Amino acid sequence: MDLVRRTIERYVQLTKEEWSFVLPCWSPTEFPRGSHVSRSGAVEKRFYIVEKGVQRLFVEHDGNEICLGFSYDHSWSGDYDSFVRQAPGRFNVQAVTDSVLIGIDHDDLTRLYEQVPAMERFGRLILEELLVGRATREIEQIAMSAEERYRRLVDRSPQLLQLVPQKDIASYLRMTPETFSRLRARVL
Amino acid sequence: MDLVRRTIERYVQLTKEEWSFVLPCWSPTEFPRGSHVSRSGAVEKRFYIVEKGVQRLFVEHDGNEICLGFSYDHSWSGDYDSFVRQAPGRFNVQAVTDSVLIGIDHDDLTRLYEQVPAMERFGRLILEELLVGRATREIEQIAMSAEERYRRLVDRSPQLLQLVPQKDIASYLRMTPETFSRLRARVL
DNA sequence: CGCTGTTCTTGATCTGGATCAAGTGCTTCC
DNA sequence: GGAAGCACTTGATCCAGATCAAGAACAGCG
Repeated sequence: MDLVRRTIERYVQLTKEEWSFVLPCWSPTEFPRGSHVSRSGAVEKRFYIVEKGVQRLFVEHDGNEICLGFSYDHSWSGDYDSFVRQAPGRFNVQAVTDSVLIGIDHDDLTRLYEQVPAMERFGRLILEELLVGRATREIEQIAMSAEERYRRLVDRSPQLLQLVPQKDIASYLRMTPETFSRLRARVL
Repeated sequence: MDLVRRTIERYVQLTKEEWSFVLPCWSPTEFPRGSHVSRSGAVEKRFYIVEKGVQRLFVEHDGNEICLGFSYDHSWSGDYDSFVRQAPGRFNVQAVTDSVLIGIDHDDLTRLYEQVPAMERFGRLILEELLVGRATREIEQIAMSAEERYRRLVDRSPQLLQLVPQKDIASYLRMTPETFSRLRARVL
């Protein structure tokens, strides 16, 4: 619960009474390694803060899985696209390591938006952050070579390379595992 | 001004008094064909609704321009990434045809967020829409072939093909103008 | 008008990364 | 502990799309 409080406080300040509305809406769920947090085709009912573990976001295509990103640390997790639309999702989220996620129900969040004006702002600020993140990723995808993107990943999140299979990293960098393997051999 | 009112009403209802705060913050600007709405490196001060014209969003890379999207009709225009961060932008927005954009200053919008709670919600809802749009584009980029993406573009926005140079469309579809030309000849 | 620069087309090559294939560990779990 | 199944590496081909090149159509403008 402390994590929820600290996370929300990064964006807005709430009164004691407001906290008493907000905090009870959040609760932890365990996702063992390999289990799905969100499955494409299903409507995402909850949205999560990562307490522990790494999750990968991917889409299926021709029987391949293409990885769009990872969640870990105390960042956000879940299929926000489906959560916002409350329509069947197009993404999958899967626990890559044993994970604990602290989630809130869509209905509860909607109610909080009504009850607590500061939460409406919280929602806006998170979305701004998510959007800026996407823009950054889009730029990187275009303006950096595979090798640069690899170096940057090593640089920013070295722990990922230990925790996540190389084929997922390869997919995230938009190349085959073979090409990724050769790149590593070449670059060291 | 009517366009502003109708656009905002798609998201939230305001009282007469609230409108009197909100509407005066918006004002139109003309952008002749070829002029820049936003330039990478500059901080985006305004955000716009398209009253008239088509604009393209692109990044520069190695002297090439890579097109990420178009704004037209009554959609949003401007570099939202820079606008949100109030930091130097990484994108360019340029008028492809003579354009009239109705904009709001960052400072005014921030003030409205304080004064008018419904506007905070408006901000959140727009962001949700933008984020869903990005997710959709990301999926399309991955799961559809160049030809499918072309067909879909023809299908959804045939007018773009008339208004925008083919090299920009090609760039948007992530191919060279030569490849795009051959695709058109083949597909009809 | 006719000149100039740009966009679009078409053809001939080239190449980075994908695909196919085979072999080598590592886990994992009866 | 041994077998099965993954994940990873390394090598040999292959190909979609990029690049290079050159001409045609067209728009803008002095």
